[in-house]
Amino acid sequence: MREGLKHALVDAVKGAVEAGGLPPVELPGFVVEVPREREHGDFATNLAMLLPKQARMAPRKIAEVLLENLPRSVRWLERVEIAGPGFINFYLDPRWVLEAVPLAVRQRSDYGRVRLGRGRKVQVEFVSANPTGLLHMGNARGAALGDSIASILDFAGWQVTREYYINDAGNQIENFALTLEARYFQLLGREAEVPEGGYHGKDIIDTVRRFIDQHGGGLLEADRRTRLDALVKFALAEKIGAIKQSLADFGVRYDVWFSEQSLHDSGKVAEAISRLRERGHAYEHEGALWFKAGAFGVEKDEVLVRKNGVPTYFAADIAYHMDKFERGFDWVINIWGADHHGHVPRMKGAMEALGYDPDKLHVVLMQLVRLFQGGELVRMSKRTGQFVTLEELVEEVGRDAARYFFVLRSADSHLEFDMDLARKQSNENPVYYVQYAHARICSIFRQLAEQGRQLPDPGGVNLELLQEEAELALARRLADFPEEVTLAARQLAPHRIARYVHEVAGLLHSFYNVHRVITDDLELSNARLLLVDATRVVLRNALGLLGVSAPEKM
RNA sequence: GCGCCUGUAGCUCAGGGGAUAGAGCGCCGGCCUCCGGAGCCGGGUGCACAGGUUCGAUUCCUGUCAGGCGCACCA
Repeated sequence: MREGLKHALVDAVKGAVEAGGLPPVELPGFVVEVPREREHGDFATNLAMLLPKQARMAPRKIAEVLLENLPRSVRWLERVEIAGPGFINFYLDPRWVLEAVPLAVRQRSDYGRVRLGRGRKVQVEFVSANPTGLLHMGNARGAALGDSIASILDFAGWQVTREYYINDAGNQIENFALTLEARYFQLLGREAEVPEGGYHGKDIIDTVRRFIDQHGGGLLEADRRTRLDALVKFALAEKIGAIKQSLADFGVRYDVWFSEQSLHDSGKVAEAISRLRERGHAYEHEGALWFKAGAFGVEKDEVLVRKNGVPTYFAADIAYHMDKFERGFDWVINIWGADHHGHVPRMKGAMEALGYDPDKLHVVLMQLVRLFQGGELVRMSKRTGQFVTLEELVEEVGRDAARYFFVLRSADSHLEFDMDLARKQSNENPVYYVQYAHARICSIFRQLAEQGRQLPDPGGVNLELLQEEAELALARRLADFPEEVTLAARQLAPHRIARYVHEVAGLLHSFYNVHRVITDDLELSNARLLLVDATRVVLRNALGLLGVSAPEKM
């Protein structure tokens, strides 16, 4: 509808220019929006107010000319008014919103799908936490955000790959190995201390205990490298398995688990480095190899290969992103914690240096999570091993509440996670409000079945019987769903969907409290049944995009 | 010091060059002989501060102040 009006306005400008009512003008970036006030119509545009300079005419006069040239073909248009400083307000036949109802009912799980992506390939990489420990609240937010963004893009017509980058190489793995060894010694009665830069999580002790259970203490006297490698191999497999399981329990499934080590093994890292060299973007200095990041607007150059010959994490990450582009993604999205923001310009610079379009790499920076429990801030630190894990989170508050909570805020917000609130199974917890709306509708249909009646066929229902304020307001928002999906996809903003679905639930509740669905009036009942069925479809589809279930009973 | 993010209602957060700035929670009143009261209806205070651009700024720009996060041959 909105698009239709926009096109009509563009035609009106063209028509006006051709007819001589307006001098030739360049089309400004105008908007067609739903006015805050109902009296201002169903839609309004600021178009006329953007043209006075070019046209050398008063905005209200321009609006008049535009209206004279508005195509007659616009559907449902009842009347148009010029208001205020030059707004053009469109008033529609209220029945136009009812078109969405049978559409949603027919399309079911496909209602809301749009073709924005046109089948192009996008990769969303998220979480990618070090496999040296458990997932914490920050990772949980990344998981909820990344998975929802991926789902929304899929729904918006992209071909989506969800990917997890496993940092199974480099320094932190060596520190991990040394930590494992220390615990190994300790458990077997030998003096040892977790080294500087090591990991203090209790889970690591458990891992080593399991290793000993399965393999005994035979490595005590083994060659050190052999011992470290054996411990790391065992622990990595276990940790990665645990991470996969936690994420699966959180409703997140990946298409690809990509190993950093594989980039070293396959020579990709070396290849990326030599490509940068060939293109003249790398130089040696003080025994190390540097990337000329400064040439790409970055403050400082960056080390690719250390003096000791070992490539940095940055070098491996360049190789990883090079690989992403080689795999043919039209768009590469990374969800990163805000603490990595300094890495963004470097990475984009490196892609440009390799000859890729840096604009195809989009990094969503997610602000950190502050956890509150019992009214107090809980400090989280992986190093000291003090944090709430994703596993505990799901156990404590449940998957649905946790996911809804994370996705309710924009990535930019410094999210404050109130454990006590999320845990509450009461009306204070917003997730139940939405789920309850869905369960309520399902209950209506159970009621219907008990009476031996059934859902009418959309074609045989007279929707024009829906004339109540609450009915039309609800239908109206249902009609917006495809556009909400489009906006959420464009902005990579799941919180838009979270707020939208909450609003739809609110409209359903309001309607439900004032009107009965199942009555003796068969015609009206059928119309309302169709309306609530369409609502059920939207609630379920929207919740699905957020990874939240739509229960039939609560 | 430099860079990024954020300052909107008591609290947690949306919004956004336009016509009267929203939601949830909390607080105070109402509403079930009726499809689920985890619901509905009503009640109110707010765009950190100072300049600038604009017909119009809470929104864009600059500066100030405050909070968070970065600024490694760590990842």
